[in-house]
Amino acid sequence: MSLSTRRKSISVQTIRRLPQYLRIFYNFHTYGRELVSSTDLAAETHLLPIVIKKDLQSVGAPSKRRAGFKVAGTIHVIEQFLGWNNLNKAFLVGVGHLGAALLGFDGFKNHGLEIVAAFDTRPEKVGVPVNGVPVYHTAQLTSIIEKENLKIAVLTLPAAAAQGVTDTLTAAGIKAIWNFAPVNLKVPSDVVVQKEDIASGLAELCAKLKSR
Amino acid sequence: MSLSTRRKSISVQTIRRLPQYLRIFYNFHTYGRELVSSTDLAAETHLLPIVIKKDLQSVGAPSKRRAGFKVAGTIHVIEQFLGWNNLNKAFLVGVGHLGAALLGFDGFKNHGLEIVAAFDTRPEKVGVPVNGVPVYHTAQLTSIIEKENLKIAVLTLPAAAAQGVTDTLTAAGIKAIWNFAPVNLKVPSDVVVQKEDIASGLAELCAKLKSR
DNA sequence: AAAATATAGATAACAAAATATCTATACATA
DNA sequence: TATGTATAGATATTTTGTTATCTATATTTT
Repeated sequence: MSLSTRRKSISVQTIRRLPQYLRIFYNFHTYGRELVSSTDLAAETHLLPIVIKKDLQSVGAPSKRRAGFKVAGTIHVIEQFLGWNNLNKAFLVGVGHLGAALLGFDGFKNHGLEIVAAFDTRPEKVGVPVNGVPVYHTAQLTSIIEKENLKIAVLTLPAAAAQGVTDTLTAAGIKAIWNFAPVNLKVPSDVVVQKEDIASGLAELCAKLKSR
Repeated sequence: MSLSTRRKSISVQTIRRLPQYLRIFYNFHTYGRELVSSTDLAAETHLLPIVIKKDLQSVGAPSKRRAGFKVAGTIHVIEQFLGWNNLNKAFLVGVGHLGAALLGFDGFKNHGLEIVAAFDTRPEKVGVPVNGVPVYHTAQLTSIIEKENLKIAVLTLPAAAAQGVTDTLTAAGIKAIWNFAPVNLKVPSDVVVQKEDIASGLAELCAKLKSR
């Protein structure tokens, strides 16, 4: 066993459930609850108590036997695990419908993300701030990334433009891309890409619906 | 073995990958390609050829040995499987940033979804069509659902309002809800709910980023 | 015509994730 | 004080999903 305690790696599914737990714990916290059991959480989530228990144990949530998980402490370990207790400066490329919607969402600040700039190629978009975020021309990407030392990119642009912009981004040293364009981006191996595909969710819904 | 051939059930993960395959097959189709191998598809997707092969086999995609999967036939079986070859009339509740973004997206017609109405409680939203879709007051939900015989709801409203609206929807006979509000809706067991949580993807990104 | 090759098809092995079961303990109740 | 109970903690089992391997067969190459 090495110095940094070797914990069993946490599953993707667990990670994806963490924000949900966090939301519920915030809620309980505002009501002054100090302990919440996996049974209570199950009632709020449609998840089985045992799934919740294992998830929380895997991130090292503090607990009390027979009583439940400690609210404040669990919030802390989840935020810590996700890195949501300090802000990362991010920017968005593509101020279309979805881009504007994401810019309009203030909740990212609770999720470790601070969108400080946006980019678009369309003249009518450039120079018009959205929800207080300045919109620059895409030609300025490299210079502003460097000036502001930005590390995370949110891509909400048309599929056809995505790879080109991505190449610019990686050349500028971007290390994380949250990609909403329906393309599989090719990036150097040290760049993290998280792809969102809204059609996947719809496919799931349709499949469930058909099997009824 | 029953009359309706009992096929092995298709995994959720496979279902979520189907739209991606579909997109690529459409592409090849427009270029006139008749056969695509799993190796070719792997180059486009970052998935392993064997994953693709199994996915396509599981939906019964037609193929030719040594050559690949038949483009037209595979498109057909995937569309068939997802029910995306005929349109379901849907509506959206909550014309905020995200709701407007979804209304602005015309691609749903290729995904079996036709959004024919939207609802909001805010007077300044009601009566102003978005991308050609009429916006009604939420009070009219039940009557319009019945009049238009709507079956699928898209919820893009604040968490606090979601359960109330859902109760109205289920009472009106809605059978499928695509939920973008960060709440776990309580619904009768015959109602299908597909929950989208944008924070899950962000959590995944942050976790990957931290482990670098 | 024969040999090499790329692929679907089938099956097997492996890994990840979900679920079940059992134990120990703090607390509540009688 | 003794007994019952709800829960975390630990471990085992089952299910689901991924990856590997082997076979058969069309196609291409020699």
